[in-house]
Amino acid sequence: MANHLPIVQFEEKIMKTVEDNAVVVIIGETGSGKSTQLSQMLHRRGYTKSGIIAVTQPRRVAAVSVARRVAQELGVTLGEEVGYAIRFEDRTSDLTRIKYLTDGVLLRECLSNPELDQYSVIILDEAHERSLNTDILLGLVKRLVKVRASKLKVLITSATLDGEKVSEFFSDCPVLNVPGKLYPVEIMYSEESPKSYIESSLRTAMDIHVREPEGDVLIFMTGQESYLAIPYTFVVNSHVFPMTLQVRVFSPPPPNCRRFIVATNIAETSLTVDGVVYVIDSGYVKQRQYNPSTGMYSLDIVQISKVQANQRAGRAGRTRPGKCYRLYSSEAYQEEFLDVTVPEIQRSSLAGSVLYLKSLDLPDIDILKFDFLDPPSFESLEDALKQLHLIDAIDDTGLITSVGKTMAELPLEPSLSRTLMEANENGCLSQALTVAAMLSAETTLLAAQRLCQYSGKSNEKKRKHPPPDLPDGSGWGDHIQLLQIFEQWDQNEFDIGWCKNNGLQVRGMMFVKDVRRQLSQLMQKIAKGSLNGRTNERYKERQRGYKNLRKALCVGYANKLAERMVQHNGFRTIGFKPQLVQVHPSSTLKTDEDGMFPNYIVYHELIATSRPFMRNVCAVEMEWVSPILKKLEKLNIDKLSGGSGHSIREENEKKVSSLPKKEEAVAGVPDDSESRIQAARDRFLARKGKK
DNA sequence: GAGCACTGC
Repeated sequence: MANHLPIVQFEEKIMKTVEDNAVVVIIGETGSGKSTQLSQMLHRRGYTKSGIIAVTQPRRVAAVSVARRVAQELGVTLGEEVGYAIRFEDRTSDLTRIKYLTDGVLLRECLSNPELDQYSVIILDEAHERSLNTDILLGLVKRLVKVRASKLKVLITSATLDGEKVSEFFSDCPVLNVPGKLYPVEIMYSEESPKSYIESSLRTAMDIHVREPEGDVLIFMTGQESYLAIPYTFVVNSHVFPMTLQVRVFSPPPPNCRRFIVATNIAETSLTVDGVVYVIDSGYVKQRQYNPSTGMYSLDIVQISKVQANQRAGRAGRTRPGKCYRLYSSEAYQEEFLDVTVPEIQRSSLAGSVLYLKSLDLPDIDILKFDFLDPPSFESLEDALKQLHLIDAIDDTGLITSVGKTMAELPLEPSLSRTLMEANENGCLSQALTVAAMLSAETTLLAAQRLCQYSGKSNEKKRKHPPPDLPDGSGWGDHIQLLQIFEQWDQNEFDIGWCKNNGLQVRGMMFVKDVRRQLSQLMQKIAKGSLNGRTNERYKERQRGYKNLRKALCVGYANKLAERMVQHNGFRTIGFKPQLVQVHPSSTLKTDEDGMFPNYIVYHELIATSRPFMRNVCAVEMEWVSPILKKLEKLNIDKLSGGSGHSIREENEKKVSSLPKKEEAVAGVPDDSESRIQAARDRFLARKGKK
């Protein structure tokens, strides 16, 4: 059955270690079998008698496919003893003893059951990927181990370098290594960094094609521009695929044909292509990062980490020995590359996560003292608190409000959940639900349309942004347009053909429907009006509805407000270090007869691409903005963070005169969080001093 | 007047 998997030989040792320790870190490389076997071993040893074994995965597909596999190996029906739970789909039952789930679902479960006491074992799989959710779970689980004493076992599985660090986080818990089942991969470095990565990877690909025996070539690049730049048929007897053409990539190649697959980091984790023997690694990745002082995201091309480089190389050794051509020098790898990828928690806006943690209402957890494996910057936490206060989720002392409590239960970013709450008061909840659902899927909605634009660019006139038959938001902006699009789809009885005709991705629109249904269910018990999403027939009624909706959006997006500059159409952001930003050209927001945009707008996102842009904007009125400006004037960040500035200084002084208080160690997990928090504070204070 | 990598509740 699964006896060929390397991990099976380590069963005795792993089980003994788990028996003796509350937390164990297991380092297992690709192909070790950890995802499918650990749960079964624990099941055999009786750990499912006192509770369920939970195994988290960062991705939905992984949760489903691993669960299916385990059910098969145990010879049981999926959904009975072995099941899975992902968003929109819970295939578990009263019989379920082994449950695979996404890390996001487990986090949501904490809301109704903070101690997760239905579980006897929690396995956080793929922890090295350091997804935002896994990082939060790591902190929560560390606490749970203390609270639930010896009744809970925790396994953290990780690949490659950072196992020691996770062990340190869990007070030097044991680390077990399980070998993977990879074939050796020979690493070749370039002598120097190339001037053009596209050109250099082409040349390398050519060399491989001419000199090396059969085997497909996987090329890691940063984005779409490289797909377009690489000519499709640059050598005979070969095929070049962008990874997006999944159907062709996954069907077997024609005989005597070498495939060249150009991919982004999607091929690092999510997709595996059989037959790859050669990897070409540009050494770069496109990464989204958040700047808490400006509230702006940027998409930057950055050097990958050593972990990522090794992950990429590993893709060459899955079926037989392979080769990896790195388009950078070994010195660069050794000296410039970071050991591990900067975790998501240090690259994202934390408003949602902070609200979530506050809503758990754990007696011993203060958000600024929360024990993260890698703490986010103080600035980032303060930014989150400020934003949450502006949208009434926390009061001026940082305590969660009743509005905030309800917001946290919605699977939405805080601006949108606040909009729903306000819309419920305004009598436009149904419309707000639609907008929130549309924005949740926004990036996947218009993709088809954009591709159309690309391909038609050379020979026909460029198409105007909204194709003629899509609504235009009545001039109020993109939120209203998204609402109108969904309403039209509804009027067309959710016809798939209608989506296609209007350049909307069917899968994206189906996702919107799912999200909307889920949100409606969650809001049902507090909803004050009908949620059926139908359009009001009468023009006047519709306009009044839009006004109420815009008003609700203004309350929800009080943390994302911009003011137009006098005499031109640039905007200044409010509430952050002021930035000059533009309405994104794809926006449907209309100008007045003088060509001017409204004086105030809210935006869904600030993103710096070629220039700083506001994406998805909505016009709001001055009278709605005034109270927000007043609130901003009164904002006191020290008070919000529980008087952090003062109290931290005081606590620091106290510590000089008395020994640090050690909490009692339970279940072999002594507490080292104080020193880690101390270090974060020191960094914070040092920065403050410099200013 | 531009076009964005990948996930997830």
